[in-house]
Amino acid sequence: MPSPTSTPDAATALGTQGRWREAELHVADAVGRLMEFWGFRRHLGRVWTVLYLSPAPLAVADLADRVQLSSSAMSLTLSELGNWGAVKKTRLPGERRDYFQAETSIWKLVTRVMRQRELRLVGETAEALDRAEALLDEARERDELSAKELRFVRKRLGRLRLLTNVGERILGSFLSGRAVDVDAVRKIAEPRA
Amino acid sequence: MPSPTSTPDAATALGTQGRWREAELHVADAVGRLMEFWGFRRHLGRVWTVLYLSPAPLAVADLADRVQLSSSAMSLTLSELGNWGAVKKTRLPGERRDYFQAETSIWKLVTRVMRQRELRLVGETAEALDRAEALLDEARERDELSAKELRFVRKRLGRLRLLTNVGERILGSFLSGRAVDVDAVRKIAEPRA
DNA sequence: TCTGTCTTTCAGGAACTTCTGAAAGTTTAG
DNA sequence: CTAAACTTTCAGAAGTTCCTGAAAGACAGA
Repeated sequence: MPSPTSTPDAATALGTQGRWREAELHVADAVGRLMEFWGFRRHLGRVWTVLYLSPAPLAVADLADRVQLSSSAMSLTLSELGNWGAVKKTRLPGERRDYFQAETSIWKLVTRVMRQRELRLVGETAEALDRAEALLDEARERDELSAKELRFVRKRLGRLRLLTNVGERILGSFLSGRAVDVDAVRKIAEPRA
Repeated sequence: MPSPTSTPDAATALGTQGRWREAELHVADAVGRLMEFWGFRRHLGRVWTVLYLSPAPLAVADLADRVQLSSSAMSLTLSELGNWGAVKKTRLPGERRDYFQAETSIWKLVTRVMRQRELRLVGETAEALDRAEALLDEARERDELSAKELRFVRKRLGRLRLLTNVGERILGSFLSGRAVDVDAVRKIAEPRA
């Protein structure tokens, strides 16, 4: 590590704009963790947050400086954010470089992800369960399972299948703005013995 | 790779019990992907599923064989599942080894995770936002931001903060079995310009 | 208490994800 | 059409997560 005098400390290294910039980064990190938890790369949340908190659109270099990312990583991150509709590119007239600003309707963002990703995921699980159910019939013919086992497995598979329906219903209600009936969910997810 | 005759193909390698066992694994994989998506290791979902589909409790070695994991990995996976209350250990009398069976109330499992993990996460985000708000006041005194910027940032921070409230409310409603009022959520997540 | 069986812990290593820096590609003003 | 300013792509590097095999630990029966 270089000498202290030539090495600015962490706070300073993150920009000379003082403590607010630092605090902003903390917020960005918090949102980043949230996004990471939701299955996105942390930087997506960080970058979006910095834009969301910025009164004016920001240039790529500016962003890269604030979140400490190389411009190549920025490019990737921004295009991914763009694909989700989370940021918009704004080109100022007579300017060569791109400016970005955040989509501010979080509802739009959330529902888009749900439609495009969660629904598909649940659907795929449902398909796998249906395929298994079909194979179960085959297994029956081959006598791989006893009649008793067969009944048991069929019941359990059925329950899992029901749960995928619940998942689809929750997502559907949410997306269409209808209230989610939690009690119905519970009844299915917590069956009588 | 050994000679073809000595190398059973993939299907056979996964157990000699035929196609049903294979199909079961597909289901386990599907659930595993779901769990992975929800922030758990894939194997947690796979192992739980195999147990859920088994009429009788299974021994560790048995499980390890079915999901193709070393016994050390199995140990880790099972204890993690145990921590979440997703599997129960059953010791048969006069038997030395452990048997496991799945918790079948998925409602219990889901709500436990929400209480223990999601709520905390949202809470931490809220804290970060509160800290930032406090620092914003400092920044004001130091004239790091103009009055206009200050107002803007404060508004945006406020919106994010409101969202954490919404998150907590959704989780709370869900956990207590009350219906989730999606429209209220939308109003906050999709503010008028 | 001793022994064999099963389980857990741990250190090393494999596989995967994600970042960086350099080079190639684009775009616009002149 | 050319050149400068940015942006994107790509291959390699770094970091991280996760798994394995070996060794230590725990337990039940003799």
